[in-house]
Amino acid sequence: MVKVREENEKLKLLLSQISRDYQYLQMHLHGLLQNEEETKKCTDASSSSTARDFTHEQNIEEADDLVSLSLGRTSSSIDQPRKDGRSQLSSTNGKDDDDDDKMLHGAGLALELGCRSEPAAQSTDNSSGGPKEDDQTEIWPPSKTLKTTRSGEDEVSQQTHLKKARVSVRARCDAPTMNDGCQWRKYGQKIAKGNPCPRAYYRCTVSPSCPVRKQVQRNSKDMSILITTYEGSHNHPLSMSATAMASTTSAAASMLQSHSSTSQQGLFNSATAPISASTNLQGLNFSGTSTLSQNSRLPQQHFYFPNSSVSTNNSHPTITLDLTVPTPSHFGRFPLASGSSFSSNPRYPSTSFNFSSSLDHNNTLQLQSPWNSISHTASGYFNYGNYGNRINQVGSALNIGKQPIFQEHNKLYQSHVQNQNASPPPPPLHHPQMSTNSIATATKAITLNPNFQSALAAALTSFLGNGGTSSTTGIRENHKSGTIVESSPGLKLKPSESLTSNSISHQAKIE
DNA sequence: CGCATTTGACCTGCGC
DNA sequence: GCGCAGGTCAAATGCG
Repeated sequence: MVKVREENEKLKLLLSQISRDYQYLQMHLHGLLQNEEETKKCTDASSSSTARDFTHEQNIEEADDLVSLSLGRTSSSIDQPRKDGRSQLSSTNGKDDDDDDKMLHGAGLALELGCRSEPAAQSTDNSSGGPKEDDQTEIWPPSKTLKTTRSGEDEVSQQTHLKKARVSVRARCDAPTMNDGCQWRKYGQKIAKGNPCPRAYYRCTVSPSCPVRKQVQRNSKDMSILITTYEGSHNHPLSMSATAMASTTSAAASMLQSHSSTSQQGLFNSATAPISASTNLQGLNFSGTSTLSQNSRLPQQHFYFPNSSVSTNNSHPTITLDLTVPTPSHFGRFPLASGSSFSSNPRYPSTSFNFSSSLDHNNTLQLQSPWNSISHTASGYFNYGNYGNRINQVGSALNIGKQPIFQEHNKLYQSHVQNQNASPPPPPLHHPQMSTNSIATATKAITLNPNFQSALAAALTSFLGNGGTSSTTGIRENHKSGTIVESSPGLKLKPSESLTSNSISHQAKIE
């Protein structure tokens, strides 16, 4: 208990440090924006009204870009301003400069995971809002129409755009549908062109107003492959497994949204070349998608999805996550059938689609979904697991540790921890040339990288979210110093407090 | 009887 | 404007 308490304190220190870093960055951003506004005001005073409008237009564009980073469900901090009946995105009046500034300032706080467990986030008992208000707070589209339209038309427009962002998952599954932890009701079936297998349409039935849909279809060439396409974000609390799915798909969808917005502006440097339909980008690197970082002059953010591809056909930007392709171990992949089965719906005794937390061979935390790993070492990317930031879930409520594969992982982890305590972490096999110094430097860079902090926050939120349903979950982390920090159930964290993220799958890129 | 699924009809967007 | 394909609706049907 003493040891656990000490580790708990260390983790608390880490979190406080992260919070301080975040606050510092936020204040820095705020300061920059204030300076910018003062400059603008001076400029406005001496310039024509046309120039003033143009400047403000730019300002609003920045605000839109920030909002577009929102992951799925947003917090009340975003809903709140909308309760007065006006769209904060649509304001074009000069007097709303303050609002824009507030929004810019608060955008970081509003960037959260796809699901909240707080009752305030529910649409069913939302006295001030309603399904419509919830719906419009999903993935915010980057559409420029938001800047000039208001209220009702806004909602329709946003909904239309929301439906266009999709996340497709390919996985081998014998059952009619994968069990992703959510409850679905089939509402239609259609024979799609070019595929003899019918496409089934499902909608989420956890909440009557939930806009999430999914399509399930078998691969025409390989019937064992099930293609599940998710669309939208849940507006209700979800189970642990469903939260993981919602978070990851929302993250991917958000990246698609932000990608499209930035590429429109020519800021998505690696994607200024058009993304061809169904181009398989092994190790897809979403770079420069965060305009938050762009606006605040922070380093670009990179999102990594192994075995993923982006398709823009049918006006539906879709990110496809191929889980049928075996992945190198350093990607942190594990067999789909090896994880916990979240059979929340007895009607779907299907093959379990593992969105649980897990350990790969590097004992690296799998952020809930197989593709959502923060572990990657290829092409200059950094493996958090190998270089010191080791997040390990032990004894969670999911009974993960009961499985042989995890027991084996834990054994490996324990032995590895012992080795680490005795000596500095050895360089990974696939990076034999990396020296201890470079490891330390890279580790420092990672831990100082807000992306890592976001990923950590997302990981913690994923485990600690859902109103304490994961109270038995422990998170072990090997921080930059190489010491093991392990949280205990005694660590009290509210998902709504400071644990915010603009992506749960941020990938820091070490230049 | 209630709920989920099935399935044909209908709607909508897009390309020609 | 027309046809096609994707997507949705809702009455019919099935099941526990």
